[in-house]
Amino acid sequence: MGRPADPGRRKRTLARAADYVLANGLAGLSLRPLAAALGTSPRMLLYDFGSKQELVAAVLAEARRRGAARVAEELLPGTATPEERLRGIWAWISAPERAPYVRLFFEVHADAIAHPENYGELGDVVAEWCDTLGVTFRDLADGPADTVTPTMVMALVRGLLLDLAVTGDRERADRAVERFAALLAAGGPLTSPSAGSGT
Amino acid sequence: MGRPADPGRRKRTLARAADYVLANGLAGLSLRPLAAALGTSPRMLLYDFGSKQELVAAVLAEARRRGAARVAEELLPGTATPEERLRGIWAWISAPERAPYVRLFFEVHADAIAHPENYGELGDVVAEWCDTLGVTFRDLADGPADTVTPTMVMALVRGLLLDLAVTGDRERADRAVERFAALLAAGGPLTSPSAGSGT
DNA sequence: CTGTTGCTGAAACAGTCGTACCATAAACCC
DNA sequence: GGGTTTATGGTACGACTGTTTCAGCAACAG
Repeated sequence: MGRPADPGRRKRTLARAADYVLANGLAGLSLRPLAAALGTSPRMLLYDFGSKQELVAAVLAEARRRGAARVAEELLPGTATPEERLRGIWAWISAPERAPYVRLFFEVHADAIAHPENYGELGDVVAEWCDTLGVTFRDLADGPADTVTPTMVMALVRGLLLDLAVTGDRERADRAVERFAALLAAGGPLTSPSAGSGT
Repeated sequence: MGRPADPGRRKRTLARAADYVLANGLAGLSLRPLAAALGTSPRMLLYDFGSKQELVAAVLAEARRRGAARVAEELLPGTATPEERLRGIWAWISAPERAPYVRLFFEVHADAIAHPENYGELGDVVAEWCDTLGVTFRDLADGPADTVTPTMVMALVRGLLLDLAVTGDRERADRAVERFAALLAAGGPLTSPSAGSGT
């Protein structure tokens, strides 16, 4: 046997690469500037990750891992009213600390729309979020298998996140959440929701 | 005087370039493939547009022009109920023919979030849409200067468009619109909306 | 010491990018 | 014909891309 391997190096590089991508975006990502910022070389990046594509995949997985960890903790307790939970979700996801993740989220999804062939998994990710929010908003839903309510809530949150990210107008966004919460409170017990192709 | 100028050429090229970008996306846009697809040369593209950046700006302006024209016609008549108008907007914007514009919309906004320095105007665009929808949903709004209601409606629509574009699950998206319309109908006359720092 | 394995820097490869330069053809006026 | 302006084509430049190749150093075992 020769020199012992160092599996921690790849993990350390991945963490710093994720930081770099979260800060600088995915669009113009290039190996040489990335390596320079990380204090390593393109040679080592390919040595550790095989190719740029695999590196990007690893970075995205890492970013999702970081985000998902907190999501599970912070918004699972479902004791308050739905409006309170909505406010909690919004306050958490719209906080400035989350902005890099939000930016990356939109960047990835926009690219996935333009080139779906490279992203086989993203549809499943949406489904997962539906499940998570479905549990969170169970008392607003039609039943345990209702995906429409979480879809609507998630759509409003994501649409507002896009608005906030583009315009930076936090007050208007906050007030829109507040108005939506008021709507939820008013129409909460679901006054005959199915008006079209029912079920 | 020499040979007469042909101002139509630039316009023709621009129209076809917009088609190309709407079909192929902005991300990997490159002069040589674009010129080849248009039956011209990179030389002429720079001759007509000065630089790639100006070409892209012209293409985006053209795409926005095309979209805005129809928007003004189709959803201005505001005689029906707010829910009917919402359904009309959704049916129009989520139609498959609009998909290329929606894709481009998200691509541009994602890039604008990552590199705001190149897009000084996008915030204004959002403001314009707020005005347009503000008129459309006047009877839902607090007053003529209310931007919160259009912000909320637009956020839901855009969030659902993103969901639809990524997952392709039209039925779930349609039903989410329907549920939101039901919420609007139930809480329509604005039952004391301002619960926080309301004005 | 040699041997073996893991790591890493330097350089080069083939390719694409936006763009600039140079020449020339095309269409007009005189 | 020349003079002048517009419209092209061809080509090359410098910079960048992801990746590969070659070499050599580092750390261990025997």
